[in-house]
Amino acid sequence: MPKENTTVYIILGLLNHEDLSGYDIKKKIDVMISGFWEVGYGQIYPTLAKLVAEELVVKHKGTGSKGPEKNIYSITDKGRELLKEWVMLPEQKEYTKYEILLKLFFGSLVPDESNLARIEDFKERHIQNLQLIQMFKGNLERVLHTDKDHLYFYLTVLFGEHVYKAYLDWADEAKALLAGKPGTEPNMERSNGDV
Amino acid sequence: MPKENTTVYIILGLLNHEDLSGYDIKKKIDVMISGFWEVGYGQIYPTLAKLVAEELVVKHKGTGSKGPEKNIYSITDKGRELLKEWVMLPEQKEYTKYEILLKLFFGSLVPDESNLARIEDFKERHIQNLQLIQMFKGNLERVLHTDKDHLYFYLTVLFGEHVYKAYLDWADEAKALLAGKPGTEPNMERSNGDV
DNA sequence: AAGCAGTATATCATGATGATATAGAATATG
DNA sequence: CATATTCTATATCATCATGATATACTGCTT
Repeated sequence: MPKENTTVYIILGLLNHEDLSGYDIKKKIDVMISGFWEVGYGQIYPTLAKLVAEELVVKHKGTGSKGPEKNIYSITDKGRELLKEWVMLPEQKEYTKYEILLKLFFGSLVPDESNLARIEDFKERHIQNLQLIQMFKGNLERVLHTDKDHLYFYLTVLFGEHVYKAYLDWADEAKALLAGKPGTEPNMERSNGDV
Repeated sequence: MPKENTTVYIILGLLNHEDLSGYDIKKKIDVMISGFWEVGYGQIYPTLAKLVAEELVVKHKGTGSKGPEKNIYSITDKGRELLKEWVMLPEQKEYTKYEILLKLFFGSLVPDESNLARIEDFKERHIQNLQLIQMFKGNLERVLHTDKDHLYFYLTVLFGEHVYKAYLDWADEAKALLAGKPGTEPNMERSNGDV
Protein backbone atom coordinates (compact mmCIF):
# COMPACT_ATOMS: atom_id res chain seq x y z
CA MET A 1 0.00 0.00 0.00
CA PRO A 2 1.25 3.49 -0.77
CA LYS A 3 2.05 5.98 1.94
CA GLU A 4 -1.02 7.86 3.01
CA ASN A 5 -1.48 11.49 3.88
CA THR A 6 -3.32 11.30 7.17
CA THR A 7 -3.54 15.07 7.48
CA VAL A 8 -6.07 14.97 4.65
CA TYR A 9 -8.52 13.01 6.76
CA ILE A 10 -7.96 15.00 9.93
CA ILE A 11 -8.82 18.17 8.04
CA LEU A 12 -11.82 16.59 6.33
CA GLY A 13 -13.02 15.25 9.66
CA LEU A 14 -12.87 18.66 11.29
CA LEU A 15 -14.47 20.42 8.32
CA ASN A 16 -17.24 17.86 8.45
CA HIS A 17 -18.44 19.53 11.64
CA GLU A 18 -17.97 23.15 10.68
CA ASP A 19 -16.28 25.51 8.28
CA LEU A 20 -12.82 26.51 9.42
CA SER A 21 -9.73 28.43 8.37
CA GLY A 22 -6.26 26.88 8.37
CA TYR A 23 -5.51 28.69 11.59
CA ASP A 24 -8.72 27.41 13.20
CA ILE A 25 -7.86 23.88 12.12
CA LYS A 26 -4.48 24.12 13.79
CA LYS A 27 -6.06 25.29 17.04
CA LYS A 28 -8.67 22.53 17.01
CA ILE A 29 -5.99 19.91 16.42
CA ASP A 30 -3.84 21.28 19.23
CA VAL A 31 -6.68 21.09 21.71
CA MET A 32 -8.46 17.88 20.79
CA ILE A 33 -6.20 15.74 18.60
CA SER A 34 -2.56 16.57 19.28
CA GLY A 35 -2.48 14.05 22.13
CA PHE A 36 -2.52 11.21 19.61
CA TRP A 37 -1.64 12.88 16.31
CA GLU A 38 0.19 16.17 15.91
CA VAL A 39 -0.01 18.36 12.82
CA GLY A 40 1.85 21.57 12.07
CA TYR A 41 1.18 24.50 9.73
CA GLY A 42 3.72 23.10 7.32
CA GLN A 43 1.37 20.21 6.77
CA ILE A 44 -1.96 22.03 7.01
CA TYR A 45 -1.61 24.74 4.37
CA PRO A 46 -0.17 22.59 1.59
CA THR A 47 -2.79 19.93 2.32
CA LEU A 48 -5.60 22.48 2.13
CA ALA A 49 -4.33 23.59 -1.27
CA LYS A 50 -4.25 19.97 -2.40
CA LEU A 51 -7.78 19.38 -1.10
CA VAL A 52 -9.05 22.40 -3.02
CA ALA A 53 -7.36 21.16 -6.21
CA GLU A 54 -9.07 17.80 -5.78
CA GLU A 55 -12.43 19.45 -5.06
CA LEU A 56 -12.73 17.80 -1.66
CA VAL A 57 -13.10 21.21 -0.04
CA VAL A 58 -13.91 24.70 -1.30
CA LYS A 59 -12.18 27.89 -0.27
CA HIS A 60 -13.92 31.21 0.24
CA LYS A 61 -12.99 34.55 1.70
CA GLY A 62 -14.00 34.81 5.33
CA THR A 63 -16.01 37.80 6.48
CA GLY A 64 -13.31 39.01 8.88
CA SER A 65 -14.63 38.67 12.39
CA LYS A 66 -11.44 39.70 14.14
CA GLY A 67 -7.85 39.90 13.06
CA PRO A 68 -6.67 39.66 9.46
CA GLU A 69 -8.83 38.27 6.72
CA LYS A 70 -9.38 34.53 6.80
CA ASN A 71 -9.63 31.86 4.16
CA ILE A 72 -12.53 29.69 5.19
CA TYR A 73 -12.79 26.12 3.94
CA SER A 74 -15.91 23.97 3.57
CA ILE A 75 -16.08 20.26 2.88
CA THR A 76 -17.82 19.08 -0.31
CA ASP A 77 -19.96 15.98 -0.80
CA LYS A 78 -17.00 14.40 -2.56
CA GLY A 79 -14.85 15.15 0.49
CA ARG A 80 -17.44 13.74 2.85
CA GLU A 81 -17.53 10.55 0.85
CA LEU A 82 -13.75 10.12 0.92
CA LEU A 83 -13.70 10.79 4.66
CA LYS A 84 -16.27 8.14 5.33
CA GLU A 85 -14.41 5.61 3.18
CA TRP A 86 -11.27 6.22 5.18
CA VAL A 87 -12.98 5.81 8.54
CA MET A 88 -14.52 2.55 7.30
CA LEU A 89 -11.13 1.04 6.40
CA PRO A 90 -9.84 -1.29 9.11
CA GLU A 91 -6.23 -0.19 8.63
CA GLN A 92 -4.83 1.66 11.61
CA LYS A 93 -1.25 2.81 11.55
CA GLU A 94 0.67 3.36 14.73
CA TYR A 95 3.92 5.21 15.29
CA THR A 96 5.63 5.61 18.63
CA LYS A 97 9.07 7.13 19.09
CA TYR A 98 10.60 7.63 22.50
CA GLU A 99 13.96 9.32 22.58
CA ILE A 100 14.21 8.58 26.29
CA LEU A 101 14.32 4.86 25.53
CA LEU A 102 17.00 5.35 22.91
CA LYS A 103 19.13 7.25 25.39
CA LEU A 104 18.53 4.64 28.06
CA PHE A 105 19.37 1.92 25.57
CA PHE A 106 22.77 3.55 25.15
CA GLY A 107 22.81 4.40 28.85
CA SER A 108 26.11 2.72 29.64
CA LEU A 109 27.87 5.70 28.05
CA VAL A 110 26.91 8.02 30.90
CA PRO A 111 26.77 7.80 34.70
CA ASP A 112 23.63 6.34 36.22
CA GLU A 113 22.72 9.69 37.77
CA SER A 114 22.17 10.93 34.21
CA ASN A 115 19.84 8.06 33.47
CA LEU A 116 17.96 8.48 36.73
CA ALA A 117 17.55 12.20 36.13
CA ARG A 118 16.26 11.44 32.65
CA ILE A 119 13.62 9.11 34.03
CA GLU A 120 12.67 11.68 36.66
CA ASP A 121 12.23 14.34 33.94
CA PHE A 122 10.05 11.98 31.98
CA LYS A 123 7.92 11.26 35.02
CA GLU A 124 7.42 14.92 35.91
CA ARG A 125 6.43 15.73 32.37
CA HIS A 126 3.82 13.01 32.27
CA ILE A 127 2.44 13.82 35.71
CA GLN A 128 1.55 17.16 34.14
CA ASN A 129 0.04 15.47 31.11
CA LEU A 130 -1.99 13.13 33.28
CA GLN A 131 -3.38 15.99 35.34
CA LEU A 132 -4.34 17.84 32.20
CA ILE A 133 -6.09 14.89 30.64
CA GLN A 134 -7.90 14.05 33.85
CA MET A 135 -9.28 17.56 33.86
CA PHE A 136 -10.53 16.98 30.33
CA LYS A 137 -11.98 13.69 31.42
CA GLY A 138 -13.86 15.24 34.32
CA ASN A 139 -15.37 17.90 32.10
CA LEU A 140 -16.39 15.35 29.51
CA GLU A 141 -18.05 13.06 32.02
CA ARG A 142 -20.57 15.76 32.80
CA VAL A 143 -21.74 15.98 29.19
CA LEU A 144 -21.17 12.40 28.16
CA HIS A 145 -24.80 11.66 27.36
CA THR A 146 -25.71 14.90 25.63
CA ASP A 147 -23.96 14.02 22.37
CA LYS A 148 -22.58 10.82 20.90
CA ASP A 149 -19.48 12.67 19.73
CA HIS A 150 -18.58 13.32 23.35
CA LEU A 151 -18.30 9.59 23.94
CA TYR A 152 -15.87 9.17 21.06
CA PHE A 153 -13.78 12.03 22.35
CA TYR A 154 -13.97 10.48 25.80
CA LEU A 155 -12.51 7.22 24.49
CA THR A 156 -9.43 9.01 23.22
CA VAL A 157 -9.03 10.83 26.54
CA LEU A 158 -9.37 7.55 28.40
CA PHE A 159 -6.61 6.13 26.24
CA GLY A 160 -4.31 8.95 27.25
CA GLU A 161 -5.07 8.41 30.90
CA HIS A 162 -4.21 4.72 30.71
CA VAL A 163 -1.00 5.34 28.83
CA TYR A 164 0.21 8.17 31.07
CA LYS A 165 -0.42 6.04 34.14
CA ALA A 166 1.60 3.25 32.54
CA TYR A 167 4.44 5.74 31.94
CA LEU A 168 4.44 6.70 35.62
CA ASP A 169 4.37 3.12 36.84
CA TRP A 170 7.25 2.26 34.53
CA ALA A 171 9.27 5.26 35.69
CA ASP A 172 9.00 4.15 39.30
CA GLU A 173 10.04 0.62 38.47
CA ALA A 174 12.88 1.74 36.24
CA LYS A 175 14.24 4.09 38.89
CA ALA A 176 14.19 1.34 41.49
CA LEU A 177 15.99 -1.05 39.16
CA LEU A 178 18.67 1.47 38.22
CA ALA A 179 19.19 2.47 41.83
CA GLY A 180 19.82 -1.20 42.51
CA LYS A 181 17.06 -1.55 45.03
CA PRO A 182 15.26 -4.88 45.23
CA GLY A 183 11.63 -5.23 46.12
CA THR A 184 10.04 -4.10 42.89
CA GLU A 185 9.19 -7.62 41.88
CA PRO A 186 6.37 -8.27 44.38
CA ASN A 187 4.76 -5.13 42.95
CA MET A 188 2.05 -4.97 45.57
CA GLU A 189 2.35 -1.32 46.50
CA ARG A 190 2.39 -0.14 42.91
CA SER A 191 1.00 3.35 42.56
CA ASN A 192 -2.42 3.43 41.04
CA GLY A 193 -1.54 6.57 39.15
CA ASP A 194 -4.17 8.83 40.59
CA VAL A 195 -3.05 12.40 40.87
CA MET B 1 16.29 24.22 18.29
CA PRO B 2 16.81 22.82 14.82
CA LYS B 3 15.39 19.51 13.79
CA GLU B 4 17.70 16.70 14.69
CA ASN B 5 18.54 13.59 12.79
CA THR B 6 18.06 10.88 15.39
CA THR B 7 19.09 8.13 12.98
CA VAL B 8 22.63 9.48 13.25
CA TYR B 9 22.81 8.61 16.93
CA ILE B 10 21.14 5.23 16.60
CA ILE B 11 23.75 4.22 14.03
CA LEU B 12 26.61 5.65 16.10
CA GLY B 13 25.28 3.86 19.17
CA LEU B 14 25.20 0.51 17.41
CA LEU B 15 28.61 1.00 15.79
CA ASN B 16 29.99 1.83 19.20
CA HIS B 17 29.55 -1.83 20.10
CA GLU B 18 30.72 -3.44 16.88
CA ASP B 19 31.43 -2.83 13.22
CA LEU B 20 28.36 -3.34 11.06
CA SER B 21 27.08 -3.01 7.51
CA GLY B 22 23.96 -1.02 6.63
CA TYR B 23 22.05 -4.25 6.33
CA ASP B 24 23.28 -5.44 9.74
CA ILE B 25 22.26 -2.12 11.28
CA LYS B 26 18.75 -2.51 9.91
CA LYS B 27 18.47 -6.00 11.40
CA LYS B 28 19.76 -4.89 14.80
CA ILE B 29 17.29 -2.01 14.87
CA ASP B 30 14.41 -4.28 13.91
CA VAL B 31 15.16 -6.68 16.75
CA MET B 32 16.18 -4.40 19.58
CA ILE B 33 15.07 -0.85 18.88
CA SER B 34 12.09 -0.85 16.54
CA GLY B 35 9.73 -1.18 19.50
CA PHE B 36 10.40 2.44 20.40
CA TRP B 37 12.04 3.90 17.29
CA GLU B 38 11.75 2.51 13.77
CA VAL B 39 14.25 3.19 11.00
CA GLY B 40 14.09 2.11 7.37
CA TYR B 41 16.73 1.65 4.68
CA GLY B 42 15.76 4.96 3.18
CA GLN B 43 17.10 6.60 6.28
CA ILE B 44 20.06 4.31 7.01
CA TYR B 45 22.02 4.47 3.76
CA PRO B 46 21.88 8.24 3.26
CA THR B 47 22.76 8.76 6.92
CA LEU B 48 25.76 6.43 6.63
CA ALA B 49 27.00 8.44 3.65
CA LYS B 50 26.59 11.63 5.65
CA LEU B 51 28.44 10.14 8.63
CA VAL B 52 31.34 9.13 6.41
CA ALA B 53 31.48 12.64 4.93
CA GLU B 54 31.65 14.09 8.44
CA GLU B 55 34.30 11.56 9.49
CA LEU B 56 32.17 10.20 12.30
CA VAL B 57 32.47 6.70 10.82
CA VAL B 58 34.79 5.07 8.29
CA LYS B 59 33.73 2.71 5.52
CA HIS B 60 35.72 -0.30 4.41
CA LYS B 61 35.06 -3.26 2.17
CA GLY B 62 33.86 -6.28 4.09
CA THR B 63 35.51 -9.62 3.58
CA GLY B 64 32.40 -11.29 2.28
CA SER B 65 31.30 -13.92 4.75
CA LYS B 66 28.16 -14.95 2.92
CA GLY B 67 26.09 -13.32 0.24
CA PRO B 68 27.19 -10.26 -1.76
CA GLU B 69 30.05 -8.06 -0.68
CA LYS B 70 29.39 -5.81 2.31
CA ASN B 71 30.35 -2.28 3.20
CA ILE B 72 31.41 -2.39 6.82
CA TYR B 73 31.34 0.77 8.93
CA SER B 74 33.37 1.56 12.05
CA ILE B 75 32.90 4.45 14.45
CA THR B 76 35.72 6.98 14.87
CA ASP B 77 36.80 8.78 18.04
CA LYS B 78 35.05 11.86 16.72
CA GLY B 79 31.87 9.82 16.30
CA ARG B 80 32.17 8.37 19.78
CA GLU B 81 32.48 11.86 21.18
CA LEU B 82 29.40 13.14 19.38
CA LEU B 83 27.41 10.11 20.51
CA LYS B 84 28.31 10.68 24.13
CA GLU B 85 27.38 14.36 23.89
CA TRP B 86 23.97 13.42 22.57
CA VAL B 87 23.30 10.88 25.29
CA MET B 88 24.28 13.47 27.90
CA LEU B 89 21.75 16.03 26.65
CA PRO B 90 18.56 16.03 28.74
CA GLU B 91 16.34 16.64 25.71
CA GLN B 92 14.08 13.70 24.93
CA LYS B 93 11.63 13.99 22.07
CA GLU B 94 8.50 11.93 21.98
CA TYR B 95 6.15 11.19 19.08
CA THR B 96 3.06 9.07 19.31
CA LYS B 97 0.56 8.68 16.50
CA TYR B 98 -2.43 6.39 16.78
CA GLU B 99 -4.65 6.15 13.73
CA ILE B 100 -7.12 4.12 15.74
CA LEU B 101 -7.79 7.13 17.95
CA LEU B 102 -8.25 9.37 14.92
CA LYS B 103 -10.79 6.97 13.49
CA LEU B 104 -12.56 6.66 16.82
CA PHE B 105 -12.56 10.43 17.16
CA PHE B 106 -14.50 10.56 13.90
CA GLY B 107 -16.39 7.44 14.91
CA SER B 108 -19.87 8.90 14.55
CA LEU B 109 -19.51 8.52 10.78
CA VAL B 110 -19.75 4.74 10.94
CA PRO B 111 -21.84 2.19 12.85
CA ASP B 112 -20.66 1.24 16.31
CA GLU B 113 -19.91 -2.30 15.16
CA SER B 114 -17.14 -0.79 13.05
CA ASN B 115 -15.69 0.98 16.04
CA LEU B 116 -15.95 -2.08 18.23
CA ALA B 117 -14.26 -4.23 15.61
CA ARG B 118 -11.50 -1.66 15.36
CA ILE B 119 -10.86 -1.81 19.09
CA GLU B 120 -10.90 -5.59 18.97
CA ASP B 121 -8.31 -5.58 16.17
CA PHE B 122 -6.15 -3.23 18.19
CA LYS B 123 -6.41 -5.47 21.23
CA GLU B 124 -5.53 -8.64 19.35
CA ARG B 125 -2.52 -6.98 17.80
CA HIS B 126 -1.20 -5.86 21.12
CA ILE B 127 -1.83 -9.16 22.84
CA GLN B 128 0.66 -10.51 20.31
CA ASN B 129 3.08 -7.70 21.04
CA LEU B 130 2.79 -8.23 24.77
CA GLN B 131 3.50 -11.94 24.45
CA LEU B 132 6.54 -11.22 22.32
CA ILE B 133 7.95 -8.66 24.70
CA GLN B 134 7.32 -10.85 27.72
CA MET B 135 9.35 -13.56 26.04
CA PHE B 136 12.17 -11.04 25.60
CA LYS B 137 11.77 -10.05 29.21
CA GLY B 138 12.01 -13.63 30.45
CA ASN B 139 15.19 -14.23 28.47
CA LEU B 140 16.74 -11.01 29.71
CA GLU B 141 15.98 -11.72 33.34
CA ARG B 142 18.23 -14.75 33.21
CA VAL B 143 21.25 -12.69 32.14
CA LEU B 144 20.42 -9.45 33.87
CA HIS B 145 23.48 -9.42 36.08
CA THR B 146 26.05 -10.60 33.56
CA ASP B 147 26.30 -7.24 31.78
CA LYS B 148 25.16 -3.73 32.60
CA ASP B 149 23.92 -3.27 29.04
CA HIS B 150 21.35 -5.98 29.66
CA LEU B 151 19.78 -3.85 32.37
CA TYR B 152 19.39 -0.89 30.03
CA PHE B 153 17.83 -3.11 27.41
CA TYR B 154 15.60 -4.55 30.12
CA LEU B 155 14.31 -1.09 31.00
CA THR B 156 13.12 -0.55 27.44
CA VAL B 157 11.44 -3.94 27.41
CA LEU B 158 9.76 -3.16 30.70
CA PHE B 159 8.44 0.04 29.19
CA GLY B 160 6.86 -1.89 26.37
CA GLU B 161 5.23 -4.29 28.77
CA HIS B 162 3.66 -1.48 30.78
CA VAL B 163 2.39 0.29 27.70
CA TYR B 164 0.96 -2.81 26.02
CA LYS B 165 -0.87 -3.72 29.22
CA ALA B 166 -2.29 -0.21 29.32
CA TYR B 167 -3.48 -0.65 25.73
CA LEU B 168 -5.30 -3.86 26.66
CA ASP B 169 -6.91 -2.35 29.74
CA TRP B 170 -8.08 0.60 27.69
CA ALA B 171 -9.47 -1.63 24.97
CA ASP B 172 -11.62 -3.50 27.47
CA GLU B 173 -12.92 -0.30 29.00
CA ALA B 174 -13.57 1.29 25.62
CA LYS B 175 -15.47 -1.74 24.37
CA ALA B 176 -17.66 -1.76 27.47
CA LEU B 177 -18.40 1.95 27.09
CA LEU B 178 -19.25 1.67 23.42
CA ALA B 179 -21.42 -1.36 23.99
CA GLY B 180 -23.32 0.75 26.50
CA LYS B 181 -22.71 -1.55 29.42
CA PRO B 182 -22.35 -0.01 32.85
CA GLY B 183 -20.13 -1.40 35.58
CA THR B 184 -16.77 -0.30 34.24
CA GLU B 185 -16.46 2.43 36.80
CA PRO B 186 -15.82 0.28 39.88
CA ASN B 187 -12.97 -1.24 37.95
CA MET B 188 -12.25 -3.93 40.50
CA GLU B 189 -12.01 -6.90 38.19
CA ARG B 190 -9.74 -5.12 35.75
CA SER B 191 -7.50 -7.51 33.88
CA ASN B 192 -3.94 -7.48 35.12
CA GLY B 193 -2.65 -7.92 31.62
CA ASP B 194 -0.90 -11.23 32.12
CA VAL B 195 -0.98 -13.47 29.08
C1' DA C 1 18.27 -26.30 -14.05
C1' DA C 2 14.94 -23.62 -12.16
C1' DG C 3 12.90 -21.37 -8.47
C1' DC C 4 12.96 -19.24 -4.21
C1' DA C 5 14.92 -17.39 0.34
C1' DG C 6 18.00 -14.41 1.95
C1' DT C 7 21.70 -10.94 1.62
C1' DA C 8 23.05 -6.40 0.35
C1' DT C 9 23.01 -1.55 -1.45
C1' DA C 10 20.61 2.19 -3.17
C1' DT C 11 17.10 5.59 -4.68
C1' DC C 12 12.63 8.03 -5.13
C1' DA C 13 8.22 10.40 -4.41
C1' DT C 14 5.60 11.73 -0.87
C1' DG C 15 4.70 12.97 3.85
C1' DA C 16 6.03 15.19 8.27
C1' DT C 17 8.80 18.28 11.21
C1' DG C 18 10.19 22.50 13.09
C1' DA C 19 11.55 26.82 12.27
C1' DT C 20 11.09 31.15 10.19
C1' DA C 21 9.08 35.14 7.46
C1' DT C 22 5.50 38.41 6.96
C1' DA C 23 1.90 41.36 8.36
C1' DG C 24 -2.42 43.24 10.04
C1' DA C 25 -5.59 43.62 14.30
C1' DA C 26 -6.51 43.86 19.15
C1' DT C 27 -5.01 44.96 23.67
C1' DA C 28 -2.25 46.69 27.20
C1' DT C 29 1.17 50.02 29.24
C1' DG C 30 3.24 54.22 30.04
C1' DC D 1 -1.77 58.93 22.16
C1' DA D 2 2.34 56.55 21.04
C1' DT D 3 4.56 52.28 21.68
C1' DA D 4 5.00 47.52 22.72
C1' DT D 5 3.23 43.15 22.95
C1' DT D 6 0.28 39.56 21.94
C1' DC D 7 -2.84 37.29 18.94
C1' DT D 8 -4.53 36.19 14.43
C1' DA D 9 -3.50 34.53 9.93
C1' DT D 10 -1.07 32.60 5.81
C1' DA D 11 2.82 30.71 3.80
C1' DT D 12 7.35 28.59 2.77
C1' DC D 13 11.71 26.05 3.42
C1' DA D 14 15.36 22.76 4.54
C1' DT D 15 15.72 18.68 6.61
C1' DC D 16 14.16 14.35 8.17
C1' DA D 17 11.21 10.17 7.78
C1' DT D 18 8.30 6.76 5.34
C1' DG D 19 7.37 3.11 2.44
C1' DA D 20 7.95 1.25 -1.74
C1' DT D 21 10.70 -0.31 -5.42
C1' DA D 22 14.91 -1.49 -8.28
C1' DT D 23 18.90 -4.25 -8.78
C1' DA D 24 21.75 -8.13 -8.24
C1' DC D 25 24.30 -11.77 -6.23
C1' DT D 26 24.36 -16.09 -3.05
C1' DG D 27 22.91 -20.36 -1.32
C1' DC D 28 19.50 -23.70 -0.79
C1' DT D 29 15.81 -26.75 -2.29
C1' DT D 30 13.24 -29.78 -5.50
